[in-house]
Amino acid sequence: MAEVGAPVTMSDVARAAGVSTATVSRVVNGRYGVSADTVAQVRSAIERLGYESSLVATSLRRSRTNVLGLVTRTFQSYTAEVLKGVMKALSGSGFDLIIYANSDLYETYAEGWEQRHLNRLSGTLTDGCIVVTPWGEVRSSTPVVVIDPVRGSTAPSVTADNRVGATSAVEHLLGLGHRRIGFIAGRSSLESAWSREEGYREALAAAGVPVDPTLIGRGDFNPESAAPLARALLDRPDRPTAIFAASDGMALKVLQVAKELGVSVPDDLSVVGFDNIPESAFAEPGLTTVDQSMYRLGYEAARMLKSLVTGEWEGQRQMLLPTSLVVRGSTTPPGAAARA
Amino acid sequence: MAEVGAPVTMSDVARAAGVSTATVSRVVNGRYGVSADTVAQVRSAIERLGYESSLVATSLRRSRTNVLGLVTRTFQSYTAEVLKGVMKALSGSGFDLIIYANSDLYETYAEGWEQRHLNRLSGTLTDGCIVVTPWGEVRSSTPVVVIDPVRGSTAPSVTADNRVGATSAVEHLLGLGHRRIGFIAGRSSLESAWSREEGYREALAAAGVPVDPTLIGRGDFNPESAAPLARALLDRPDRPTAIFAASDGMALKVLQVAKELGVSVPDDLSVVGFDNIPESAFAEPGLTTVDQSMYRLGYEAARMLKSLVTGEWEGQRQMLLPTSLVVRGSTTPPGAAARA
DNA sequence: AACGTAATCGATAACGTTTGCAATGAGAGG
DNA sequence: CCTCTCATTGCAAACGTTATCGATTACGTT
Repeated sequence: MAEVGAPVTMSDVARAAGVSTATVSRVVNGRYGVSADTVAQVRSAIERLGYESSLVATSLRRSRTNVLGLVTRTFQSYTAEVLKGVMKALSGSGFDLIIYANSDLYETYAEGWEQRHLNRLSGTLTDGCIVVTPWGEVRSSTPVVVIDPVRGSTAPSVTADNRVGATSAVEHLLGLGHRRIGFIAGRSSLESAWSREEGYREALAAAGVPVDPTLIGRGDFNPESAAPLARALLDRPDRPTAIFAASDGMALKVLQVAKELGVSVPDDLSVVGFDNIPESAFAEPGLTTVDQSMYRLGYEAARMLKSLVTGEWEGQRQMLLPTSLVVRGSTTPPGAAARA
Repeated sequence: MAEVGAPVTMSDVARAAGVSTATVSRVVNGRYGVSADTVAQVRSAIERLGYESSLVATSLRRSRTNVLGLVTRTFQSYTAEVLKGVMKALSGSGFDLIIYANSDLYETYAEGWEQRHLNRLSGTLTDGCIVVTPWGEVRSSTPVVVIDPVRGSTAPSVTADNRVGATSAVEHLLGLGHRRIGFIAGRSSLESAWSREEGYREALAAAGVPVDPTLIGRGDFNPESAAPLARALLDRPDRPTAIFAASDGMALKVLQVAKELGVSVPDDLSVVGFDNIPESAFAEPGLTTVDQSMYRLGYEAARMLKSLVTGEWEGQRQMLLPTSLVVRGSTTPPGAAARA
């Protein structure tokens, strides 16, 4: 693993093979119009010197690079799942992947990060980009597919069916007998947050249970934002018998706050989350939650982007993926403690 | 999220501001020698047009880019942990991160992938690279830090203390009373595989237990490689009472094979792994394993690379990080079933 | 008024690659 | 022997940026 002097360039190869860089380029890219002799010469020089074309220079010159980009703000566990799906979709397609992460934005909540990341890449480095959980609108000179877009976005996107997922969660609670069900909402700029709230309201409406606005807390998907909201809900004399949080991160925070306040879960309070992150299975008690397959989201986003780039996409440009309810120990019929 | 015509370049800004690209460049990079008026002009044009400098062009021209690279073959759950550590170390340092993944290599076991990835990036795109679990030697014109290097490598690297970790695992089994302890080794080209095997042998030697070569199976860290080896060990009339696998992936495969063969874990067989991947806690029974903090590995690798790039590194160039034993349900004294 | 000096800015040559175009040469057909 | 064609190759201009160097201007000094 020696650190050697300077990278070997195309002109090094050209000099060694006694031809021009133009010819080397033709050989590297398998273009027609080079004699077999010359090809052999160049090939051998490339082999001997260990030459590999520079992604940077190629990108600058060419319009197509066969590299797709992905921009993300953080590397949560769900990001890895998305990446697995993306790589699966790209595997064998000839497209490579570049992930760009800005160190200044990490752990900092800054508006407009997607656009800045995107600009850095989409000069010419990538043929298109996937944006994971953006906070705002984004423009780009190349195709972009958004995972979990902002509300009202018309950009190509892949999202879980958050409305139906939330409905199933609330129906689960209603089925257990709960009637006073609190809700902790997510960052309101995101489509997913809205849809989950809609699902909550619709499920209640369908069951004939009136929506009590004072039972709704406005978080932003950041777990910390849920703490004061949970405290407020649990401090009330007429506190809810169940709380549905719009993300697992926030739901886990609710569990923690409940423990601090001496409220027992699930006996005194049922809790449901959304996402099914790995931590939820570890929680004590296990968190009942709505599973959205991030792997699938990544897979479909990459598939869409790939054909958007090659211009052969024909399906829906806004994709909705199914969810499923995962029931664990954090939910039980209300008043379990009283009856015990 | 509109897809607009062409990316806005520096000359667009120059034209809009009525200056040359040289001046725009000076303003962008905060160089001395531009009048306050001009700076304001240019700034406003940049703002108006939404200009952001192209990473590609900058990289091609400049020697330093303030971007570090990371190359990986797969996105396992441990990769995400490494990434978290890397981002933490880079946060606020002014260095951005680019991760490069080749779709052709994904899920395919090809020699030399690290070198190919590295060449693509290190033309000029990055100031240095982290390589995760390489399969061979690597050369580069910029600094490289290796996580889990090949045996005998002298390159800067960060590794868990695999020898001591393996020793603690085997000592745990010995302490429970096991004497016939099988071992499933990892890919022999990797330093980590060797060290874990050394730890296994040393722990046995220290306890005065002779090493039985027929109890050692040669895997390659790929879970599938462990299946026939586990079957061979468990089919013997004098089968071991415990198996120590050099990775959790292989250990989980041992659990699966045992179940297929009707061998009960931990009653008929104790199993220990290495890595502590999230899945191990979910397994039934929970897998006893040696925890190596991939977060910490990523963090330290990034810290080292950063100062290698700026030329201010002074510590050891080969770093060894501590491990810790995590005891779960997959280990118990031998003969538990007989006594029950 | 003439000159020197410093501040500001623009033209231009790179960085490594691809590509249109022209040049060269060989072989074929007359 | 001359032309025409075609295959093979090199030249040079891009791509968007930065660094060097020289040109222009403004200002203070004598």
